Amino acid sequence: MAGRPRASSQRMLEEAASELFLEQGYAKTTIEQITQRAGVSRNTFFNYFGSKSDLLWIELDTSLAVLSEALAEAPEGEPPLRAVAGALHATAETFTPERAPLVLTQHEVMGIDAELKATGLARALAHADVIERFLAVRLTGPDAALRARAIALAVLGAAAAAVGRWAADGPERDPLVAYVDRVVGPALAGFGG
Amino acid sequence: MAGRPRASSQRMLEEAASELFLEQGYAKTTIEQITQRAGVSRNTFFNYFGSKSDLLWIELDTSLAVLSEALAEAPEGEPPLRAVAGALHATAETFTPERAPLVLTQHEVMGIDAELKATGLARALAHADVIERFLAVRLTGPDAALRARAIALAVLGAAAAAVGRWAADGPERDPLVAYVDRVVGPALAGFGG
DNA sequence: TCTAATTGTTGGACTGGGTCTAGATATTCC
DNA sequence: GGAATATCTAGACCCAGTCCAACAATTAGA
Repeated sequence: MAGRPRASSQRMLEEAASELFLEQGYAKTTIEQITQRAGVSRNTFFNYFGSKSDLLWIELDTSLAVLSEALAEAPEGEPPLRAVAGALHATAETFTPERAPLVLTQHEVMGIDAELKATGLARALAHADVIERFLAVRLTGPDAALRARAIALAVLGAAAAAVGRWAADGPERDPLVAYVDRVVGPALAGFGG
Repeated sequence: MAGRPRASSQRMLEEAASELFLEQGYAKTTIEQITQRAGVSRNTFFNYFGSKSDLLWIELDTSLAVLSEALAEAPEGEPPLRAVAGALHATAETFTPERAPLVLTQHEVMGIDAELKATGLARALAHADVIERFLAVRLTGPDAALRARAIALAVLGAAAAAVGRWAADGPERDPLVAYVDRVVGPALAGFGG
């Protein structure tokens, strides 16, 4: 393995960005400010992140990995909807207050608007795609494709509501799993077994 | 009412944009090209639209109005979830192939990527907010707030899946209502009556 | 040890979305 | 004929994101 070693770790950029977001909000923070504080050039930022909004949703990438893995490990015999519920449960367990997207725990400080919600939705859609692909394989029947996508988006919407509520409830809340379990079951129930 | 009359109707900008999107795709079309074809200056564009992606989702605004009105007209005695299902049914009825967002009927031509889907979902979130507000008033019980949001997002996810499937199925498909009804019921069923 | 391939970093130029301000133009009301 | 009002335009500006060419630091191999 040859090549120049990475001088500025991704972490330094993340931390510089977190500080600035909390100090002055997301919108007013420029990439140039972030890279200056991290001590690198502006272009280096794009070696580590594809866009500014990536910084808000980093933890969702690991969440997506957990979800994928949990679904992949679902035994063949398990009812598909039960597998989805279990996978979401497992995913929610990884969301501790420290390891949650900054934007969720600090959204009142950072000034989150509609455009920012859209960037979060794009990430959430990736989760839905994973669930949909899982279901597309395991569901049968005429409407399988429509049902797979509908179930995936519906259950993800319910989970998103749980996450949002959890974030809004502040530090004294129950763990996220409690919120998620309360809504994922009902969202799936109507789609039968 | 005084003032200079609007020389370039919103329609002309929409039509110029539609043509260009179909000719060369959404991403490669600049606002400057749109305004040139419409015969106005670039700045005028922002008198009519807040952003380029607004052009893709214009019809969703009327859809939102239909949904709001349908919910507002729901009789007091009607079970809330049934009212939501009915309102979504009524909303879906207004989506004819001619009066559907361009991006849905022509998405294969225009090159729609994940980020663009997210802008659509952001608009859809406004629909979810309407449903949530309706349910927040009519639902009771300890978890009413969480349940209202979960139901709203879940049913909207299901409806979005229906719309997406409808768009993908091309001109020979059934009317949108058939798709929506097939998934909205199951999405709501688990949340009880 | 010298060289080549590899990888990371940088600076600079560039595109395009979006904001802002000042001024020009067209209309209605008085 | 003004005012008052609303639209349109021109220009400058900020910033996210892309691209490219040069440069720096490392390792593998001759």
